[in-house]
Amino acid sequence: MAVTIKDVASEANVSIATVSLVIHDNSRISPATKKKVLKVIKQLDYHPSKSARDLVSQQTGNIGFILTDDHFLRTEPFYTRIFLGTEFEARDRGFYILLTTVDSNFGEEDVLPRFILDRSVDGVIIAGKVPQNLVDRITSKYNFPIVFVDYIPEGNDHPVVLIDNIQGGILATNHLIQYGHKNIAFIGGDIQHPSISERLMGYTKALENAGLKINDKLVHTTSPYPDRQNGYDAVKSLFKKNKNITAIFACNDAMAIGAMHFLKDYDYKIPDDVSIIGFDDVEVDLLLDPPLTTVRVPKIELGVEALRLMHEVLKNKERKHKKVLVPVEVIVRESTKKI
Amino acid sequence: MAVTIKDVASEANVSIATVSLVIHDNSRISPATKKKVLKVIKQLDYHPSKSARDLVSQQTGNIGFILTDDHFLRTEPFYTRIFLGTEFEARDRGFYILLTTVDSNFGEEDVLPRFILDRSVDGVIIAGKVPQNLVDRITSKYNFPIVFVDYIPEGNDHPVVLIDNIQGGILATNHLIQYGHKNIAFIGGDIQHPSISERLMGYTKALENAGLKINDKLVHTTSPYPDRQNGYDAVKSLFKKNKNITAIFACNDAMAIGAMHFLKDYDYKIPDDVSIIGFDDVEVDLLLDPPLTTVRVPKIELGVEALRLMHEVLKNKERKHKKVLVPVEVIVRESTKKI
DNA sequence: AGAAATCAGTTAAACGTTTAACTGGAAATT
DNA sequence: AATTTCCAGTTAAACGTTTAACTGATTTCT
Repeated sequence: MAVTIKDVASEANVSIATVSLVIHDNSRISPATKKKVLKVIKQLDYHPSKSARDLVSQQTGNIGFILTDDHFLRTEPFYTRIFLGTEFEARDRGFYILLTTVDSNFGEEDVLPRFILDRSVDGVIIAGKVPQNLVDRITSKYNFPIVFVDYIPEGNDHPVVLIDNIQGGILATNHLIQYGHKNIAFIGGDIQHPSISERLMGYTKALENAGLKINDKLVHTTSPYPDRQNGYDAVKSLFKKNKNITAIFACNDAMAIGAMHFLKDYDYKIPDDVSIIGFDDVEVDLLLDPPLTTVRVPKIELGVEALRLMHEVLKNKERKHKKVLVPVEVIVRESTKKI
Repeated sequence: MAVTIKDVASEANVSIATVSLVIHDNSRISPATKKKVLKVIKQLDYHPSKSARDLVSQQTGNIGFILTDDHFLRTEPFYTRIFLGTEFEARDRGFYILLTTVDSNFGEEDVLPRFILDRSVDGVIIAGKVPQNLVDRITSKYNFPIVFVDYIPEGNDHPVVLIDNIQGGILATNHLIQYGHKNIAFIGGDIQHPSISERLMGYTKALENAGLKINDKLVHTTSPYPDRQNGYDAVKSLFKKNKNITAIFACNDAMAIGAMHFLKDYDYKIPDDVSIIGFDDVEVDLLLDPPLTTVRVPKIELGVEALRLMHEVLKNKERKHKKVLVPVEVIVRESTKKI
């Protein structure tokens, strides 16, 4: 059916080994032969069979990409962009990505992703927070290379790609401080999540650096999850206790958007009465009024970096605990204003 | 390294053929032998090598899933849900899905998805509208089975899974008619898109059935793309010419949300002054006020159905042009009201 | 000039399965 | 009793690559 290496070999009057060597650009082949073979390859539109290659090389050329279903289906295309970054880079490097979601409360009775049981991947990339149980089960029974993106599990010794959250928290808070704000609130959800708590750390650090004191009444971190509804509720509860808040740093854009809804409902003007800055830059609500000042996270790049790391691990067989921090930047739009 | 069929065979004192037959539940094997082999398989935690299988069976067990990048990254998780449906069903049936995006203006010079060139898929599922050029190039040079979801390309003779858009258009319009509306506007973008034009057909048909006459001034279909911004603009232009519109049927939720923004900006009350119904049920803007009445599209099911169709085609080798229409239903929330 | 090294390939084994064709013995048929 | 059929497996080829080991011809070295 499909064109095989044999077809190429006989058409070019060489052995199949020669064809293989040409494909791998081996120096043992003379320029003339190489040219001849290449021409036949093109002419017959030959593409090597992946399964045959996989079989002999004892690799699959596949990388598993795991995330929870609610991360994948999130309104804001955050993890989908990370995935896409991974996919892009995978194309360039000749890998295929097998994407699968797991239940966000993956338990003992749940079965591991099939590509792990099957061993039909060479390694797995895990994006975002996943149940510890999942991580433990993968690491205890299998010794695939693993790369984490945007999450570090407990007791981790695998390579990770992370957002520079502390720096982001500092930048966001500094932006508000530079705009003259003093009563700056922080809202966050799922505070155990390293990313969120780091953003809070950045907030604290920036205030300290500026000589402002930290007021617990301005910090709301009890929401279980950082989504719009909780953003709404968090600000509501904060404004009950505090009348003089002039700026809000939301741990992500979703909460910021929720916060904006609250402010509108209660007739606070943005940014005249209250400035607000988010985190992530989900670029989602084009009609959001006013456009949200935020900390941009290079999502595609996170995914790209993850695949690069994986490729490195796969090539070198070294399994050192490398940590890549991708930088962020403040994108000033119209939701923040000088006081 | 990994356990192979040979290990199982020698451990169980049978030939590798016997092990293979046991795995495939062949009747030639006695219950006793079968039991013995199964036990060893379990004990050694043997999983057959996918590449070896693929090589000999001349199949890959992979299905390609193609969509444009802007569809994949759409704010509303529409196509991501379709993908997930496909993934779910693929798990049950032992396939892997290779997801890839293509540029939304895929041209002559762009290169086809690698899994097609490589032939590392058994078939491809194409979701949503894609450039005709892509379809033509795949079909002219390769004869993979193809299944389309939520789109029919020109001159199609492949199986398709579609939303019952006409019926949906009728249901949506009937809902408004039953609520006493007579001046019902329709807004749509990319009207060449079969899904959109079918929804418009449903609109027309429902009005006809109800004995209402169709007013061209109430129909806005010139937007290039059905997104929020165009929804906003479409209603704006419609309201300039028409003061007596009491209800709007938007061709999708994105346009409906844009329309709602316009109505709010211009102080029309929803649903008191204007009722509005969308299409898709993207379940995205939980804070949308009021909650949007819409036509629910079972997105997961679309994906599931696509994989089923693909599996059928792959098994039977028949390539008949089957058409699956998945039904939709009106979800009444608070954006529509009796007049 | 003879030996050694280099060049430009070729040969053949190996990767881990599936499956058509075969086999030797037991059971059924004539 | 001789022949055929059935049973419960086994043997071996095949799938399409990669690559270590080999080869025969030329070039380089001593």
